[in-house]
Amino acid sequence: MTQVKENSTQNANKIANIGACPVSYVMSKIGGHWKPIILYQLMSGPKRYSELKREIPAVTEKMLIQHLKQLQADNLVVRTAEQAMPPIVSYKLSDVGESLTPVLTAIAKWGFAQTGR
Amino acid sequence: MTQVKENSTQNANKIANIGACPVSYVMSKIGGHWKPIILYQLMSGPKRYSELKREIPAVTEKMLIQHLKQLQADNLVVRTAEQAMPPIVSYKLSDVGESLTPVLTAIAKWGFAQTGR
DNA sequence: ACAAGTACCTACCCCAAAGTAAGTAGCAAT
DNA sequence: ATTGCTACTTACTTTGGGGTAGGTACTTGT
Repeated sequence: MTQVKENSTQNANKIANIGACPVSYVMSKIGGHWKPIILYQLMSGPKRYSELKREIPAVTEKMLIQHLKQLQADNLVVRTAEQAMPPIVSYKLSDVGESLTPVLTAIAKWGFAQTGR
Repeated sequence: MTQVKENSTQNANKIANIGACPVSYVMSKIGGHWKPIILYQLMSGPKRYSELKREIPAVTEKMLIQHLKQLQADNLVVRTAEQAMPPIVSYKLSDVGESLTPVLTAIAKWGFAQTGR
């Protein structure tokens, strides 16, 4: 899963800021390239893994799963697997994830305003 | 200023998403480590370079200036220099930068809620 | 028998972002 | 004279996020 090293100056700086700045904390949870995009997609309801892939064509499978796992670990999304064949795995926002909605819509709204729709 | 290369697969992917996803666009403007922190600091009013340094101890001078320049280039902050000795350079949010306030406060609010104040 | 679809996992590599550390110019105070 | 303050600049190194490309297990359709 491409482990994150704990001991490094770069991480130390991040962690220091996460404590001090609320914005840093949020960025550590939903920052990066793909996380906000995935969350934005999940805002419109639960989605299967393959659906997410289809709706975010540019993402590689590695990135998708990697970030879905991180989002799970951070309790922002919930994974539900039905053991069937073919397997049906769906992801949806957790309650905490749902609470991000105003944040993401505020971001999206500003984005639309700047790009002219 | 550590130039950004235009031609690369990574950038191509980013640019593709910026067009498609409003959230990606916003992340390209205010994403990364330091930009949101800097903007959050400037929300409380204009600040001198040295004040920003003091209020964000973990940032290196290189990072501070680099991001301040990018924020200027993106019309999010305005730089004002009084030629005096010692020089007085202050940075403040532009009108567009001010329009980010609801976004940043939404982020900060969520951050506070998650970390328990 | 084999291709196709599901939901992953893994090893390897690249490069841009971030860190480190030093230097610059101009002036003012000790 | 040298230290210190301001607001930067520059060269070099590191790191980790992301890309590429393969493999897995299990089943259904042809």
